[in-house]
Amino acid sequence: MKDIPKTYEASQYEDDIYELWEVSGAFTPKIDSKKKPFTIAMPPPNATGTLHLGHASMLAIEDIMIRFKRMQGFCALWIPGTDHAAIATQTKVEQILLEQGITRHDLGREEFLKRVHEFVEASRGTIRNQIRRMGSSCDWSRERYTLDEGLSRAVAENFVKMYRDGLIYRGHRIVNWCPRCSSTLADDEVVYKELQEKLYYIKYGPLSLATARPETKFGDTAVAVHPKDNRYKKYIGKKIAVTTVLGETEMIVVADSVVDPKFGTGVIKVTPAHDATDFDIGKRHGLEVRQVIDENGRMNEKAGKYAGMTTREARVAVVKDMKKLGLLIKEEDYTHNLSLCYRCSTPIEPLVSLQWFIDVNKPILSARSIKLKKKLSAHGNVKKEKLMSIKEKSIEVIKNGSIKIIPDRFEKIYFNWMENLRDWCISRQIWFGHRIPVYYCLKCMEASKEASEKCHFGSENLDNVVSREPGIFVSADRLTKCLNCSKPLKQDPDTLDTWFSSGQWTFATLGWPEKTADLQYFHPTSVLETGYDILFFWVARMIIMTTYAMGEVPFETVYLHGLIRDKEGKKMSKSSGNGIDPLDMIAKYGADAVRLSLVVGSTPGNDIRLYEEKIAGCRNFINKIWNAARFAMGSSLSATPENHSIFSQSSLKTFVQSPIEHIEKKSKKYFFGDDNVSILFKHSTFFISDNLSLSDKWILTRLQRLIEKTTNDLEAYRFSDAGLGVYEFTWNEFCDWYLECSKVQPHPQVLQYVLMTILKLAHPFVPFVTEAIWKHLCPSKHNVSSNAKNKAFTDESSNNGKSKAFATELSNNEKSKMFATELLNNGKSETLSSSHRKNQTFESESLHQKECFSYVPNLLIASQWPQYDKKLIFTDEESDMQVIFNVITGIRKLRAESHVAPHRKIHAIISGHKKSCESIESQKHIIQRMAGLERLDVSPSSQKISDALSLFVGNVEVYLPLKNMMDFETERKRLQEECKKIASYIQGLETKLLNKNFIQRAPKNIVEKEKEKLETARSHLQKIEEQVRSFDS
RNA sequence: GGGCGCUUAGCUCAGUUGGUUAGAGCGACUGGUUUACACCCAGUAGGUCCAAGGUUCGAAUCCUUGAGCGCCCACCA
Repeated sequence: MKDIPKTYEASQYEDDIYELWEVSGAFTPKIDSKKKPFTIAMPPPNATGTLHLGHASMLAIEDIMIRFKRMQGFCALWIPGTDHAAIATQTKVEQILLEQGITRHDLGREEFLKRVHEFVEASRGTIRNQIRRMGSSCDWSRERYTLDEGLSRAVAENFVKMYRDGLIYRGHRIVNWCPRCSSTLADDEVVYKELQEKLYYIKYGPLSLATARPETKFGDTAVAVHPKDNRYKKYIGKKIAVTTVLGETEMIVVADSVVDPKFGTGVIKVTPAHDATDFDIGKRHGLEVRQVIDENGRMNEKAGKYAGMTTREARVAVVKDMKKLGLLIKEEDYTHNLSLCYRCSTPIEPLVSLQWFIDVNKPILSARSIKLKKKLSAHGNVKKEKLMSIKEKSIEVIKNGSIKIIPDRFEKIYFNWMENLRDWCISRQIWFGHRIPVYYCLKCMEASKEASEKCHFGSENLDNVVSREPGIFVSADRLTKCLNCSKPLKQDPDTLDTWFSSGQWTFATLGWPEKTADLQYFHPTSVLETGYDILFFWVARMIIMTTYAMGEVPFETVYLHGLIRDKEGKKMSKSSGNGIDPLDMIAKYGADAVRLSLVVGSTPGNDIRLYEEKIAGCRNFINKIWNAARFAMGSSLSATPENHSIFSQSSLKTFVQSPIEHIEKKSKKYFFGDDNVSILFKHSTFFISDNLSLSDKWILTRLQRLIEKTTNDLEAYRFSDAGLGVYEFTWNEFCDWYLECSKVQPHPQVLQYVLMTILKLAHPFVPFVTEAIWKHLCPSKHNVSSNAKNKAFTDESSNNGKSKAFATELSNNEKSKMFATELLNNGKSETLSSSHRKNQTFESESLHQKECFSYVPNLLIASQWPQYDKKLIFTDEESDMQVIFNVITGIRKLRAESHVAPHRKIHAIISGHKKSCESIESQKHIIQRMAGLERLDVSPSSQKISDALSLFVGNVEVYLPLKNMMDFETERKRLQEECKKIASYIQGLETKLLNKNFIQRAPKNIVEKEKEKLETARSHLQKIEEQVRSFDS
């Protein structure tokens, strides 16, 4: 046992333990109708991404929840996956191509997509392995990818469904156009940047107006003023003659209340084709939409001689020409927000184009209301249910509590966003993604235009094909020929917004549109855990898509974590060089330390600051547990270690008694956990009947309280509190006090029980180290791992470090070889790795068939969460022990203050109430050892010892006769200081208690408490004063 | 312009529904290495809880106002 290394080297255990978990089948829950499901759909990282701290924090928190629920006996499922991240990925590949001087258009759609897919395949393994390294206990057998076959099917089906319900339409709208990406962007994909620019005051016939974009004036089709602006009332509805750089023209003046009379001259030019506000004005007044900028951000032929220039160039030219013609009145500096593409920071060009939209305001019959209606009509009770739009529905599910957002302040933010939501543009002009399942027959479309006859397709719904407009077919199945004229069809070239597909993540990953057992059992998911920065991007879209498609909520609780910042509170980024790479940290401190550092000190919705010292601190804690366990396992607790070492064969035998097997067979409940300890506790009064010392009862009581607190905290999503609680208990109570006590007064069974319970409580937070220790405590016979790996685990306790190191090296080598091959081949030929992976899947699947947990070989991951046990609460002993600790601390303090050499053994005399003296007497050896006493006399009768240091703890008096080495003056001063402090404290209490209002209005128990406080303080004071007087005599 | 969050020890943060002589970790200082652990142990110092009002017997905690910092939404032609 002594061969267990002194420090826990995380890197030597983590990979092997992870593999053991994975192969054991513990990650893969089997549907069990007797158990409650607990499901989390992992927010899918980008398939081409690498792990950053945001992911790390998400994985840590979700894994805590999953492990906790799994141990509690839930059927806990955590579905991992990756996102194709359409624009991000396409941009990345385009950049790589650009380095070779190729554009996507050079390659053509098909070839380009091939390259993208190759790129994704090659890099997808990276993020997968990084997720593993965090210790994430997710079910890899159910892993999904937003672009895999099943999800693509779901996306297409849902599109068709929405189109059939009239929610999806095609129309000309003004959109945010990124000239570089050549694509539309959703409103929230636009970012704003403050910029210094010029505001130009220009002449517009009889009027003058201010504009920042003079180059768009060729697209002007009106001038607008505020309807109540008296200055311009006479022009409203009239046409005015305007001189422009391209000659004379006429312009109508309209009145619209969006115009701010205070800004500029109170007159604006209306350019419906190139400004969202103007587009709306144009719509209200039936203005012409005249496009003058093309999709590449250049002026088109309508701009006359400026055609072909970029908008920037045109602006300069136009201003110059206006000056010449005397049309420019003045220029003003001003700052405004320029809209930019959130991906490439290119300025956005608002353009009008033909796009697909989701109507968010159209009332629909949701699946649920349809079901409800059927039910009601069956009862002859047809009541018209209010039809809700998807927007209203999405608001309702939060309002009625079907979904709870933590912290709840985000609910308000959500409402605000949802209420202002405009129709959602879902088409993107990029190639990578889910292609829109719409097929056009150009001939029929053309024909219908010419004939302008009523479309004979009507709204006929063919088998899985919907057609509402001539020549347009919407279908989830690939169509090639027109159903009307049999001419070849052309599929819409656009793809869908990536959030359209990720909005379906919770149910599509479980098999929708098939009615799979998984879908029925695991959906709605329990918790969605993600960063608050994607509340709108993703969370809101999931609510929209799921309430619509499924008629149920996607999740019951949304837990939002904060963003990770550096010590100064700055955002971490590659450019500012303040980023911490979680993988570096894992290599240096271990995954457990990284996980813990991300959880401790974090509260939902608030950003947390992370820095290396914090991670190091967490690593120290992990090492502390390791050593506590090492002590418990290996220390010779008495002269004959074999008898007392709690994990020696003999004691284990007595500990693990035969009833266990019996219980296991008899009660199915226990198949989940293999842990003998809690079973024993449930079914015997083992400890209680045994001789428990005061410290045993104390630690057992404290432990019960910890179990209760940790469970409550975890259930209330207070992860930081839960983690800190375990941290503090382990370090400050178990290690600092109980382990020290057990050096004097060993009780192996209690020690083991407490240690094992700590391991369980800590496991969700620091799974690796706890599992590694558990392996030592409950060595397994049915290890499913390969021999080499097995060796790495079991040998370390039995032999010297060398053989262990060798074994680990072996397994690491084996693995690194495989990963190296994978990396070298860059995913092209993945014979080795994929066959390896397949074997694993096969193994775990075969385990999955059986009662998976009965196969889990004594793994902590599958053990049962500790139960709070009232029988193990000893209130009196808890406070008695506390007095003893106070005595020890007090003596230590006196020694330190009086500079008593640490080695010097001293004498102490304790007196006080009979009961206290009894318990002190019983713990005499502990006090002696921990306070460094040579001799300790305890007597109930109070005795004055004048030439001694004194200490008063509750009703206990402690004297340290140090005649020859104490400085009476110093001691007198110390005591007098103490008196002053207490006196002022007493005074405070007295005024409080003399206050009639307090006595009358405060609750009785509070008043009682205050009275008690006063009493003890008074007796304290009295005793100290006596002691001071004794110096004088 | 609208909204939200934060402000507690030198630093990073806890402080649940008002009742503690306001806590922890790191850092600092003093000492130690005692049959687990220097990734350790024992002890010390350090706070007008951002400010000003208010509610209350009682406020770090609730209300109002203000200041500083940070964030989100809308968007100015």
